[in-house]
Parts: sequence; C-alpha cells; structure tokens
Amino acid sequence: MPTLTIPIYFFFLFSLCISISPNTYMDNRHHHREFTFLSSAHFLDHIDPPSIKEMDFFSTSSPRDHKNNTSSRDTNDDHYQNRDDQHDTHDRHGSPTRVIDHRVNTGLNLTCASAGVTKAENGENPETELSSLESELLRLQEENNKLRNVLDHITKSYTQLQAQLFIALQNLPQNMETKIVDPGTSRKLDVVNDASVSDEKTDQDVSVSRSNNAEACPDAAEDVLDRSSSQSWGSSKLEEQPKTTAEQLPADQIPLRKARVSVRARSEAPMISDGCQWRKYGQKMAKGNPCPRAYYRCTMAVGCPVRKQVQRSADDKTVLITSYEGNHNHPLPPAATAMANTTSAAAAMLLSGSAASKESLTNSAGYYSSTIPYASMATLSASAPFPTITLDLTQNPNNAAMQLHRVPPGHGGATFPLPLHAAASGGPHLLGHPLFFQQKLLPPQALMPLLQRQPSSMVETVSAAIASDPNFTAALAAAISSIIGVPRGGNDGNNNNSGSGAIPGSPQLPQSCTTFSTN
DNA sequence: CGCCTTTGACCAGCGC
DNA sequence: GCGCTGGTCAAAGGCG
Repeated sequence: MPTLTIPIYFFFLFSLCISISPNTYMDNRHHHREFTFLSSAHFLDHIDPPSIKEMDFFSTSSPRDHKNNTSSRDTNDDHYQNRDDQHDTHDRHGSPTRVIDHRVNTGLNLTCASAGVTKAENGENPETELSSLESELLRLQEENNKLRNVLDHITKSYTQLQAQLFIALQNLPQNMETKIVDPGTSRKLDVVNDASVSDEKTDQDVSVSRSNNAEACPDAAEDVLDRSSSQSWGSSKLEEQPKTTAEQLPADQIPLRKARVSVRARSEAPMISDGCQWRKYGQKMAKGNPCPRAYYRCTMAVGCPVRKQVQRSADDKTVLITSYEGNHNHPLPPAATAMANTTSAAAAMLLSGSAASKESLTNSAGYYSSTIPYASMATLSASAPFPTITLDLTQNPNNAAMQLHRVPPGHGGATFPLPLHAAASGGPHLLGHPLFFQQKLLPPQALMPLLQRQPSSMVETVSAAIASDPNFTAALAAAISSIIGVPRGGNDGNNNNSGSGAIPGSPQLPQSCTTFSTN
C-alpha cells in the first residue's frame, strides 16, 4: 500500500483535472503547465533551472522571431504544447498576438501575479521582451521550488503513512501474521518491511524506493492488499488453518480475510462497464433480495483473482450494487485503471484499519478522516460477513458518502461516527483513488442522467459527476491551497494513461508517478 | 469451435 | 448435528 499512496495522490489530482469542467479548471495554459510538471515523466527535465535550452532561448530568440519563440517555447514546454491547442494554435500560425501569460491560474480563481501581456499590445523591443522572459523564467523557477516543497510535503506525508502502517502491522499478533502469510506471500511482507525501513531514509530515498518498487515490482503497490484480498480468494488456505487460530485471538483482532469495495450506482444496465472483462460464473438468489446476485470473475488474465458481484438493491431496484474483491494481476486498460485503483485503495484503507484491532480501526478511521474528506460515517454492521467499503453514488451529499462495514464478532450494529473532513494538514491525499474517495457525493439529480447513460462507464460517470458539482471546486480549492500554500493549476489531461494505454506491468500506477523525486 | 451464460450440485462457514 | 446461506464448480446448452 505505501508504494501506492503517492502515485494515487497524484493520480487523483490528474483525474480531478481531467474530470473537472474545463471552464473551471482548464482555462489557462499555466494551469496546464504546472500539473504537467507533476504529471509528466519529464518532470525532472524541467525542474532544474535554468536549463541549457532555456539559455539558448535567450541567446537565440529574437523579439520578432515568432518562429524562434515558438520553437524555444516548444522546446521548453513541448510536453504540454499539444494539450494547449488554444494557445499553441496561435503559436503555430505565427500570430503576433500570442499571449505571454504571466498569470498563475489555478483554475480555482486563485489568480495572482501580473496579468497577461501581449507582444502586440506592448509593441515591445527586444530588451523589454528579454526582461519579460527573464522574469517569467524566474517565476517558473519559483514555481519549481514551490513544487519541490509540495513534493517534500507529500513525501513526508507518505513517510508518516508508512510509519502508521508499520505500527498497525506490528500490532498484529505475531502468530496471526505468520499464519496469514503463506509461502507465496512472503515477498509481500518484505514489501511492508521495506516500507518500514524506508521510514529511516531521506525523503529522496523514499521517493526513489517507491518508484523502484513500483517499477521493479508491478504488483508491489498491491501487495499489501494482496495479503488479504488475494488471499481471500484463496481463502481455502486460510480456512485450512486450525480453527483455534482465530478463536484464540481477541474478537477484535481476528484477521479479516476479505475486503470488499462496493459501488452503488443507479443504472438500468445489468452491469456497469468498468473497463474489465468479466465472465459470469454463477448466480444465486440471495436472502432478503428478490433480485439474483450474479458472480463474475475477471477474464483479462489467467488466474486473475478479481471477482465481483452484481446485484440490484432490494430497496431500490434502480440501484446497482457492484462489489469488487481482489486485485488484478495483469495490466489494465485505461478505462479500467481508475476503477481498479479505486477498489484497491479502498480495500487498502479498509484493511489497514481493520487488519489489526478495533482500536487501530478507529485510529485509522481518524487518520483517514484526514485523508478522505467526504467519507462521513463508519458503521460496524452485522449485515456484511466481511469488511465492506461502500462508495455510494446514489445518495444525497448530506448523507453518508462512504460507509465502512465491519463485522467483528459481538459488534454487530455498533456505530461510531467518523468526522471525516478535508484535512488541513494533508488536503486530499494519499490513500484511495481519489476520483472516488475525494469526491463529494453528488446530488442525485446530478448523478442520475450520468448513471443512466447507457452504456455507462463508471469512470466516466464519476468523472462527469465530479465535474458537475460546483461544491467540489471549492472543496478542492481549499484542499489544494492547504497543501500547496500558493495557487496551483490543474492538469493537462494526463488522462489516466488513456493516451498511452495501460502501463505494462504496472496497471495501477500512473506512469508519471514513478518519476517523482524530491531532489 | 470457442466463448459465454445458465443452472444445479457441491462445499464451507455459521448459528441454533 | 442439522439446516441455512453464501460462494464456487462444472456440465450443458446457446450464440456468433
């Protein structure tokens, strides 16, 4: 899980900006630029100021040589050029009115610095333009420094998360740890241990370690999840253990073998498209529900442990409840990545809080309360055989957005509130595919047309839903402002790998995230 | 022919 | 121990 958190965080930001209305978040090219820094694999190429190319920019650029200007700019910013058609069209056409926009538009109406100035308006001379470009360069350097600070902050949060995870795991009874992990999962514990070791490293080391883990071991990010979820599908292994193993443990420390991420959405379709290929392997009538429950397994790879259940709500048959278990062991198509991230991260959150004790669950709930702004309630319910985190896309935003269901013996029905709110300290961060976790529950009227669109994609649905929620803008603004301290922009549309397809061997890690460094 | 769905059988966990 | 329930298996049949 730790290896997943930072990438997911940025993935969240990227996803947000993909999802959010262009009018609100993507109306400025600097907005693109800054998040391109974050999202691009060239991040490091641009963060070291000033580069040779930048120097060439000054040495060769003629104030009236728009071709050179364009070329130079493209050299520096080519990674976002294509995503900035509006501005670059001017460039490519050699328009003399190309805007040299000094605004730092965050997309959140947090504008600062000087207003845009055009060459035509100024009738500038070479010295003026040179000065202007120099000032812009300085500004960009400052931005880079600020971005570094942001990275430092995030990395520290990541480190803290690792520490908390390690502490939580240490709270596990030793024998339980031994019994849970079969030989095939020993590597997974190593990952956890690596995470703990990395706590002692510098932020830079942490970052590098994270990246290496993600790249060298595509499943590393899921390994912690696999410890429970994948094993859960091989539950027979666990069940082969002496029954006294669980009985000997305090009720609230019994290892949870399964974590389920349930998505409630309104849909008339028999199944919500989530980008994966599923094969139906069973159907049962569940007690208390006149609608049958269908069982699907992922068929995108042999042996993929991911399965899902689809069932209509007994209360409202327009509500389709899709429950996911397990983690994919194969690359995912772009359309499926977000959902996979969501379920994995949700399970991670759930398990990290439930793997140890009730106390740790409470603690983790408190911790996640700082990371999941819109989750509102954790419920200990006897209605679920194993912990289920429900992402409810059907309810009113004033109601519970996400619920934790956990069934420790003897705790059925107990409920404790989780005052989940946007974290001033961390903002929208870390665990979970924030596209879902960070979202505010949208009004049904906003969701209905989206969810009823057929065929529907869950990713598209939620993205559109987020985009349609004006309150989310304010929440995002507050969250980002709290962690960045200065206005920041949105992204360029690093569209969840949609442009380049799934990341081979790293289906759940945004490619860009493997390039982060705190250097 | 291969893939998929359907559906009854089977198994395990759990409560009484 | 028995029955209920959830989950999975696998044979049979449908479909392109």
